[in-house]
Amino acid sequence: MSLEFNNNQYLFNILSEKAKKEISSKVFKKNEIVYHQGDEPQHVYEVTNGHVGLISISHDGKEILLRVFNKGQFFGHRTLLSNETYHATTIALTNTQVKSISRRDFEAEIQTNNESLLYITQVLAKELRRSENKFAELATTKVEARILQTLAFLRTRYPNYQWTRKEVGEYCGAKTETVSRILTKAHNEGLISKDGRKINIVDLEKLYEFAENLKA
Amino acid sequence: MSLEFNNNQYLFNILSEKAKKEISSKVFKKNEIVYHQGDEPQHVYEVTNGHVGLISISHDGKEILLRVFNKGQFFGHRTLLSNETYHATTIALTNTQVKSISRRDFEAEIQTNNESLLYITQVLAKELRRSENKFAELATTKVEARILQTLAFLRTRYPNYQWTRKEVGEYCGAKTETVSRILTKAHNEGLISKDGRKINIVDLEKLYEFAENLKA
DNA sequence: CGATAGATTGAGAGTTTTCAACCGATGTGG
DNA sequence: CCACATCGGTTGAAAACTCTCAATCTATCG
Repeated sequence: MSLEFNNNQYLFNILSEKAKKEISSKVFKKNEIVYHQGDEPQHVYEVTNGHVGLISISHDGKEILLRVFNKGQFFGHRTLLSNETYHATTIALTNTQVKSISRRDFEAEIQTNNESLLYITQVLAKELRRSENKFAELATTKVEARILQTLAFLRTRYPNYQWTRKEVGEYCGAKTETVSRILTKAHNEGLISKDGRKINIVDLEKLYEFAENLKA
Repeated sequence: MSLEFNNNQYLFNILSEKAKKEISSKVFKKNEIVYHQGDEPQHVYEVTNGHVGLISISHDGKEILLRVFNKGQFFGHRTLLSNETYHATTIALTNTQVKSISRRDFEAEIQTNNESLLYITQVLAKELRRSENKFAELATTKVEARILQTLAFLRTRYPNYQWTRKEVGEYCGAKTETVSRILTKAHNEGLISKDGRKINIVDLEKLYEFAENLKA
C-alpha cells in the first residue's frame, strides 16, 4: 500500500477477512448516546448511515463539538489506540446505523494487518491537523470569521445534515445567540439565505472568501 | 507488541536495523527553524537534546504553540503520514540536537515494521487527545484557569525549560500581558515564586487544584 | 392545535485585549 | 568589566469583543 491513499475508502472494507466476520451492526435513534466520556472503550465503529457527533462535556455542562462522523467514517479508534478511557461522548445527531467490531478484534487487526493500521494512522494524522488548526483559529480569530468558516466547512463536509445554531457554535467556540446574530448579518449581506431554520449557502466560494477577509 | 506500551520508549530505538543505519544527526541553535509551515515534508526527527516548539503562525503574525518536543520525542511524523505539507513551523526553543531519517526511509519503515507504526499511531492518538482537550479548555474556561493549568502542565512535562510569559500564553491562547497579570496574582496567593524571570512552582498539587477550582 | 425546541433581538455586564509607558534583567561589544 | 542595547516583564486605563440574561417569536411535531 502506497502512502497515497484514498480518503474515501471505508476502514471496514479493508479489514482482514477474519475481522470482517466479526462485524456487527447497530442502530441508534437521534440523540441516543453511543458511548460516554470516561467509559472503557469496547468497540470501534463505522457509520453506515446517519451522523454521529463527538462531544466534550465540561464539568459545568458546556458542550463542545469536537468531530462529526458521517457515512463511511469510523470512530472510537483514538481511545483504543491510546489505551485510555473515552475523552468525550458520542451521540447520534440523526437516526444512525453503525457497524462495529470489538476491542479484541480491533487489536488483533492492527497488530497483524499493517494496511489497516496504516489507513487508521493516516486518518488520525488528518484529525490531528484539523484539531490543531481549529485550536489556532479559536485562539487567533474573531467569532464572525470562525462562524462563517465553520458554516462553510460543515456544509461542505456534511452536506446532508441541517446544522443548528447551537451545533455550529459548539463546533467553533461560540454561543448560540452569537451564531444567530452573525447569521442574520450574513443573511443581510446576501451570503446565505434562511428558509425557516434551514440555512442555505448562496455561494460557497464567496462565503469562504468573505470569512477569509474578516481575518485581514 | 502489546497495546500496553511504554510511553517513554524512543521511536528511533525501535526502528528496524535497516532504518537505524540511515539515521543522521543535526544541531540547531536556539531560534533556528527546523522546517517551515507549508514546506514539503522531508524527514522525521527525534530530539536527542534540547526543546523544539511546533508553532502555527497566522496570516497576521500571531503565534500559537501547538506542541513541544523534548528529549526522546519525535516530530514531523504527522505531516508525512497525512501526505500534506507542514501545517506549522518547528523552531528550536533552546540549542537542540536532533536525529532524523528521510521521508523514504520512514515510509519504508512504517510499511514494513508494524511495531514502529503501532508506536507512532499510539503517540498520534495521544497527541489528538491533548489537542482536543486544549480546544475544549480554550472554548469553555477562563484565562486564569487556563494559564495556571498550562503552567503546571508545562512544568511537569518539560521540567528543564524556563518558560516565558509569551510562550505560556501562546500555548493556551492568552496574551503575554494577561499571563503577567495572572502570574502576579498567583504570586500574591503564594502559588508560585518568582526569581527574576524565573517562575517556580511552590506546590504543584496545590496549583493544579487551584486552577481546577477556578472552573467551578 | 397546543406543546416544545429552536431562533432572534436588545441591553447590559464581564472578560480579555490593546496600547502605552515604564521597569528590570541579561548579555555583548568596546 | 562596564555601558548600553535589547529583550522580557509589569502595570494602568481604556477599548473591544463576546457573553449573559431575558423577553419574544417561529418552526416543528405529536
